[in-house]
Amino acid sequence: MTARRHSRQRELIKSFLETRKDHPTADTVYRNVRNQNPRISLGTVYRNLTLLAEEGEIRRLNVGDGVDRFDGDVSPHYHFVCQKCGQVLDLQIEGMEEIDYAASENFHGRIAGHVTYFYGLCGSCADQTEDPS
Amino acid sequence: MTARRHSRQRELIKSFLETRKDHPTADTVYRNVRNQNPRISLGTVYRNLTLLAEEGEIRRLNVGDGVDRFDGDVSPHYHFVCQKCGQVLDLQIEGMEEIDYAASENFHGRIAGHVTYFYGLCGSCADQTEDPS
DNA sequence: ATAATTAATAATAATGATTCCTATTTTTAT
DNA sequence: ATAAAAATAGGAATCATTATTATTAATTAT
Repeated sequence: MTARRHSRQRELIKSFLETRKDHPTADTVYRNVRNQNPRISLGTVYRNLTLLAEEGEIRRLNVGDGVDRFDGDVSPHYHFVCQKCGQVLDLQIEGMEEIDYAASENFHGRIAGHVTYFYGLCGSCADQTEDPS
Repeated sequence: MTARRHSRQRELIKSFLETRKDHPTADTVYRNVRNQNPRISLGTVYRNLTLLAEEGEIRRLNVGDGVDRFDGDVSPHYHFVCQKCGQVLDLQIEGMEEIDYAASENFHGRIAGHVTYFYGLCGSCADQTEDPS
């Protein structure tokens, strides 16, 4: 029971996310997906994003700005948030598995994983801000 | 100009936070601080928590559950969120400075820092869940 | 000390993201 | 094709947080 059914809307949402590398918010997904289906509702977008994230088909990101973002790329990687322009970029980092072990050292309990995002200035914002000495 | 003035309410909020190690939400701060000052308003609590966090006197935490938490301890440390009981615990980890360098390796731009929290089962929840084999 | 400033507050309205509700529409199994 | 129930559309509701504004209180000048 509780079998999951196919839906046009969910497929549309998922394939839209796969075309984007910029981690859009639910509202951005909604506004874009309406080009293909003008009658889709915002609630449907939220429900399906949550469903897809729960099933591990997409990732939900929270970079602390009060809005959830979604990532169609579920391969292991990290994120960077530009403090100036606000864009969210992908980041590959080596050897991050170890930090769960490092955290376990002084901790009684079971550490299942971690959430990390980096912040600073992205390439173009850093160039603009460059100290002209 | 724009000199900051002293206020009873801000002092009350800050000293309350210093007594707590459990990273309370704004609403929890509000409900507790009302014992000392029943006329304090929720807006005042929010405004002062934001102000104190901006000045670095307290820390604002976001563990992805849609509510901001506040920490009176501004010394460098990390946080752990129990997936079962929801409590937020402090965590000391060695050698975490390196991860900003590791992240910079494959990144064009300036990395200023990172935000990390760990999740899993806290000590007592892990004990309860223990496999009784 | 007293009066003049103006930051801070209290109380409440407003906002914005997200979730909930329900009658209707789609999927899927028979 | 029909029935059962998952999913949707549209809109109302929720909840954390921010904004507004008249009033109060902390600081500064007199």
